[in-house]
Amino acid sequence: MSQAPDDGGRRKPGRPRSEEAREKILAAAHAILIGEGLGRLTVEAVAARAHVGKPTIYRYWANAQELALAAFLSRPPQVREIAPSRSAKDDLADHLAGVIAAFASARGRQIALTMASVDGVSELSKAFRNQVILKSREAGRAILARARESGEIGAATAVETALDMIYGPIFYRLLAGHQPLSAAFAAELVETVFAGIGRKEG
Amino acid sequence: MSQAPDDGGRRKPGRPRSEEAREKILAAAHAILIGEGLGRLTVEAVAARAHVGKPTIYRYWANAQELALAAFLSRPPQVREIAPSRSAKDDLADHLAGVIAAFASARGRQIALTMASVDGVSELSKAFRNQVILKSREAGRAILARARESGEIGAATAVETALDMIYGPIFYRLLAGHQPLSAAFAAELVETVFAGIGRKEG
Amino acid sequence: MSQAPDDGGRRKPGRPRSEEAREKILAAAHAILIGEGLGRLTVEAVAARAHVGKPTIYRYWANAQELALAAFLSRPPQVREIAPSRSAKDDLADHLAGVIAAFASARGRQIALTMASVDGVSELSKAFRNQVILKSREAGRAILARARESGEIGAATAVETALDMIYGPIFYRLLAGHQPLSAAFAAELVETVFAGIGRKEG
Amino acid sequence: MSQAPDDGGRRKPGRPRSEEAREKILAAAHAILIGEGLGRLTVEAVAARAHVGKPTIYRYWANAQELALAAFLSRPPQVREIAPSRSAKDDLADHLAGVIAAFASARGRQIALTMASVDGVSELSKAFRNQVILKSREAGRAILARARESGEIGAATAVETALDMIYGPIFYRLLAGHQPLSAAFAAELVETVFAGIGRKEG
DNA sequence: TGATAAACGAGACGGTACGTCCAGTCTTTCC
DNA sequence: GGAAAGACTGGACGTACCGTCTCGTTTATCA
Repeated sequence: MSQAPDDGGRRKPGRPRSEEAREKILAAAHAILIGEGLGRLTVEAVAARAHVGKPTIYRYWANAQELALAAFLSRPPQVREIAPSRSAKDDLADHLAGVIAAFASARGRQIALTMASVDGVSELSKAFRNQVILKSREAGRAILARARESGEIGAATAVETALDMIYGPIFYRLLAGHQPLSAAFAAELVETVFAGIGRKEG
Repeated sequence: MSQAPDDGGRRKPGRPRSEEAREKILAAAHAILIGEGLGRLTVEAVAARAHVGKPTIYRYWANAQELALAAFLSRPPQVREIAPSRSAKDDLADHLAGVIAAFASARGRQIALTMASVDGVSELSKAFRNQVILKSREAGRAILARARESGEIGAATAVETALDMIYGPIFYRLLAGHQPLSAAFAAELVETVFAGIGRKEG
Repeated sequence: MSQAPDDGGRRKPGRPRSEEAREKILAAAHAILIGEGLGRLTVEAVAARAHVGKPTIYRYWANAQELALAAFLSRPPQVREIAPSRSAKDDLADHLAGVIAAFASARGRQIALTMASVDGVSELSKAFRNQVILKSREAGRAILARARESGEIGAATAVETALDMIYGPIFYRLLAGHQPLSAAFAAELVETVFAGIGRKEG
Repeated sequence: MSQAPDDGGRRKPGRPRSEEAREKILAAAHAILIGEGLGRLTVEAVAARAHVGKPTIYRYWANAQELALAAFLSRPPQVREIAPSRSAKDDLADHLAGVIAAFASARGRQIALTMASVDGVSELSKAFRNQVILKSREAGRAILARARESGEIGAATAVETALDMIYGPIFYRLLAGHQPLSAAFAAELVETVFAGIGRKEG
């Protein structure tokens, strides 16, 4: 963190923490999360896999839960960028297809499970939420903002609610599993969100 | 279960299972789930709290996970009934306010967490999903069906997607916690779902 | 202990403790004590060697120290019996040669070390002292008693002090190591104890 | 050690070792030994208490065991000097009372325990034995030598065995704890050692 | 008077063992 | 003869120290 002694900054005494060890730990934790799931992410297993002592792990994180957050945080899901083009509706559909591709996987389920089991008060859990869960939501917000400027969506639209209507269903399907989470769902969702379900008066 | 051997059926030999023990176990499990969370629901703790041996628990459920499902299943969240009246939009808003009231609590978070951590293949997990998670979704489906009949919503509406747009945001907010899950959200959500966010052409 | 339900005694419910496990643990502990020493007697190592869970060990003994006591207690050093004959002096010399043979070994040193590190207040440590360390002292006391009856030693002799003068030097040499602890020492010691070092008048 | 480079000897370059640090370490180690016992003498604890880095300790001693030896060696038990007078028997009794006073304490027990746990091959452990354990033995040897000259003890007396008979019982009682280690024991012991226990022929 | 070299404090490192909690299984007695 | 109770093996927990290492700092000498 404060590794750079920028000028007047006083370095702490003692041997500095090994960035290499930290990275090995996160890599091992991530590999276990993907390969075996959150339930198998034990500090012991990570220590063995990373060739690191257990106290080194506890020096950074208080328990396996925090380590999971940090592991996902260090390797956030990569939602592919979209080229802003044509209409906001198309852009949003493209974007959501990317989100679904990123989350509809073993890793996605583990992330969702981790999200659910987090209490949400610590700094780390807030960072996890903002960087891992809600990152794409901000991308969606940008698209909506552009759409409002171009007049594609109504000026009075409740943006927060709209965003929940867009991203909520994806996690809902991911977790409840009552319906498949396919790429086609992205287009269908965007369509319905834009059109609404109420009868239009002519 | 097969406790009543009325119809000429031969009673099984040996000591019959104690229904009282089963109920004590579920009560203890539920109390722990509400009071301490899914993470603290250990078979050991339940056995101690219910004054029951561990094997008695394992006789009914294979692990703590299943026990959690059963505990919630035995005490499903009570979403208050609504009196069908006025418009489908109002009915839906009323209903969603009830759903939010039922889930926006420690118990609701535990249920959501349980949902996330369930794999979804066993009978019990399916029952949990259908009875605990998706029960209210069916109520919503009924309201939408009535609305379609009355012409309140378009005939071409994709109902499944619409339902996801209605219930998804609730769980999304519950788990991600980026926005409060208040009663007001119910009305706002219904409004936006019905209206859509796209600009209406005059 | 109260394993035998002698008639009206009510046995405790549940699975009784396994005497086999207890014996395996003691055997493993003893083997480690002899082979590697008190310092290597870790609960972990014993559990692994005995194919027993750590909690099973802790159910019987509070720590490795107690386990060491119990291990030695279960296999007390075998001082060879002597055939009471000829004179008390010869009997005592024979007996001491046996004591030296039993203690002048890796095992003897471990016992002495264990004796030193014991605090001496617990029941177990008292039993260890009485059964392992002071057992042979009682044999010596019997020999002296016979000698007094036969008139071989003075009636006014302070027996406790005499016993300390007989056994003390053995442990002294064993621990301090300033002089070898050979069989010859037994005879020499007895001789000097009987004769005393003061100039005889008359 | 080789701090004084008088005779043309070339001083080593670099910062010389701090005698103050060495002393702080020994003081801290000794305090822990007396206050908490050998088992709590960890390098970590000593470093913390002495406000010294762990490597500074390891620069002088290889492990906590050696440090314990050095700590006792630097503060050897003070057996009070006796004024040679009257008879050797009285002198010896006086001397032994001093030995008992010095060893019958928490510190004495820790020294005895340390003696027992030492293997006895290293230079340091030999020094410990000679300076801490056997120092008083030499005082006893001097008294016996004087007694032999004055004719107070027999010329044929086996001095080594006699010394073991004198000091052995003290450590024996200290470690085994079967009898109190009081000042009175000194006189009784000397009396019996001189007189012997065998019946004197008239 | 600097440069150089070793010892200093601090503390992180890879490890081992601790003593505890809990998972599931097994073995006994009770109903 | 199955239910109930509790001991069983085993694995992970989070902590205390081990003995080693790498820092930045201090203190001496040698050039």
